[in-house]
Amino acid sequence: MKLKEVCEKTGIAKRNVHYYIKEGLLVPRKELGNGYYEFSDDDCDRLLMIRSLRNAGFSILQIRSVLKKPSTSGYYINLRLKELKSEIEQANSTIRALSYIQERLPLHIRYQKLQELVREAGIPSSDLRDSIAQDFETYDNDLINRFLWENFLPDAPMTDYQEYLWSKVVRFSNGSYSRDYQLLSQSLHRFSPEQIDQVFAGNREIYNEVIFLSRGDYEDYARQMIANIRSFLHAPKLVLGWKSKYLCFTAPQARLYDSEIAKTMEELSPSFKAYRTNINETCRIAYDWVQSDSGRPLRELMHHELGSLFDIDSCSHGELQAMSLQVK
Amino acid sequence: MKLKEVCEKTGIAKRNVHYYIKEGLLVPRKELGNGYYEFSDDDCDRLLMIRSLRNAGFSILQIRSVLKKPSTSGYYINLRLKELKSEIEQANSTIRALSYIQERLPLHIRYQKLQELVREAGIPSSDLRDSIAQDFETYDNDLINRFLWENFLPDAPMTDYQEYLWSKVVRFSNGSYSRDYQLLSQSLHRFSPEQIDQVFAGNREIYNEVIFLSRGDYEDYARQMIANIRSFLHAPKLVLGWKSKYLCFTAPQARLYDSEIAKTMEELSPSFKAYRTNINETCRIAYDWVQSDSGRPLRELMHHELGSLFDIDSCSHGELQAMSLQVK
DNA sequence: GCAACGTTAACGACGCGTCAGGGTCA
DNA sequence: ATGACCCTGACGCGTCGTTAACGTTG
Repeated sequence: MKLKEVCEKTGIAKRNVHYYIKEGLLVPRKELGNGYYEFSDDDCDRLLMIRSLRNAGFSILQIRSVLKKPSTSGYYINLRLKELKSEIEQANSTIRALSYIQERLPLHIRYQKLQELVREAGIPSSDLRDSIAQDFETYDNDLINRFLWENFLPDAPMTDYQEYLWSKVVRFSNGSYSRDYQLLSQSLHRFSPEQIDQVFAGNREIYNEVIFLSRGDYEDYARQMIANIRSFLHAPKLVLGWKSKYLCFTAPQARLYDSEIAKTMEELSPSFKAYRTNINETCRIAYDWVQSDSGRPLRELMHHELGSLFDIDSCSHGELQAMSLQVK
Repeated sequence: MKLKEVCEKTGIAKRNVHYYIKEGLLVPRKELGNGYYEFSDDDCDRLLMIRSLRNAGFSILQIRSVLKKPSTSGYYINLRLKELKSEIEQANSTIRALSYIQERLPLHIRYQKLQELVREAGIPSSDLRDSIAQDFETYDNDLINRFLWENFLPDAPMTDYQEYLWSKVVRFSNGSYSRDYQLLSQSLHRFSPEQIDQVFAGNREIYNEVIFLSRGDYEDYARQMIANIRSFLHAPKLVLGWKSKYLCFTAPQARLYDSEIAKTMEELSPSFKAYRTNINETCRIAYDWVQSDSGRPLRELMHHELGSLFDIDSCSHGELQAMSLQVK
């Protein structure tokens, strides 16, 4: 298909199609002869998808994320729902205020009177961000559960027993661990689309890497981790970033990966069991080395750079790994 | 006051204050010595007013209109209320659609599935203008009444009898004349802020001009009108503009100024009585001349330029005036 | 050669945020 | 002379609408 036909079929303006192509949302085949684009049916579907998401109020940036990693879509949908709700609240109180003015407008409107009415009406100031950050709702936990465990869940439909275990995880997330879930949720909401992307992608990559380690690889992987941590500690910018995210992002995750929830997940998911075994073993090796005599310089560097925020003695397995991942 | 103090007092950012000044919304005194602005308490109030209106979602353009001619504020408030209501509807159906998707999102999200869900969800396309133009509500009539009669209403509080007459006008506008009111409302909604401004300002100016005519001026004024009409008919652009507005804007107004409503208004408002007497007399003179032998060339030119849209034989007084005003 | 299509590039709109450059006050 | 204030001007943001310049197809 040529552009014209696509526009007619989808009802999207030419300009938009060009824009979406330039923004990398759509990559149609290009005929070599004349530089014309050649659109497929899939391209059309994709365009309709893009248009729908735009109509729902997602930005190009967010749409790019969703198209590249559909797994982030849950996050953005959740976010957008919150925004919409707070927009409606805003609109409603603005309507109240404007109606107040309208009902009291005299036939002859003079500036003084109008100013007075506007003042009395109490038009709300439009600060969206705060009102969104404030209210934490339950379905955020679904989102965080997705974020934490998605990569480990079986592709096939779950058995009844697995369903039961999963419901246990969900109960945990609404119950005793809700504080960590809340912290994670707030952190995610502060990230930009690129950061979200990066985090989701990073997770997946790391998990796949770790899952397929075998016992013989542990030593090498641990050594690599140590090297990475050393580089990390010598990069002030990375250290700064780590510090700002540690308490509200890294630490909660580490706690959760060490919690009862993780035990339930091990039962539910063989791949998570593999992941946890491997990362525990590897981190133990790294940990032992850091605590040994030869690890002392690194240990001191750590203490010097990270201060009281991080306590090597009481840290859990995942935190060493998280630190080593900063250098990527 | 200096800028800093103003910002602290009002909570408005420096940049915005500068911007509002550049846009002409605020004109603070400027000290000659150093080019610094010197803000008064009135400036502060004005700034708060501007901020409130911005928070309510009015554009700079609209705010400029409101500040320059507070009488247009009713129009904009009405318009904004409609917009807000339709935005809320939009947001609600978007929420419905996104919730639909959210509830059905599998743990493992694949693009195919997501696309399917998005299609099923039926995200509404965001065409605001249409939905606003569609629904015509009663309080639009208040607005049109304001537009039509505002300049003639007494400044002082109305007597009971005047109130009664006014309620009669309002009843008329909701009853037998609602069609013309509807046409006017739709026309106004299609105008840009500048056009609105111009129309409101034009009305006021003309009215003041006509009200103070005395019998001796009629001849001159009629001659002037004829001359204007001639220029108008020789300016194709103006003729085109007139044609596009005649049926839905000029004609309804003319009908209303010749209707029972006008009779009620004459009783209510001495200034309207003066206006109508003067304009009727003047137009009659002009009309007689056009229908006379010496008016024949103009009559034919009129017929040639305006075609069947305009019938000089059955036209009412105001239409000649309206035509002559086009050249301003 | 003509009209209808295609592509890229550029500017404009909106309401500011942000930064740079240069002047002024205490 | 310092630092805190002031002004103006320019660029950037995001999502296109619009126009222009120039190439291709039928």
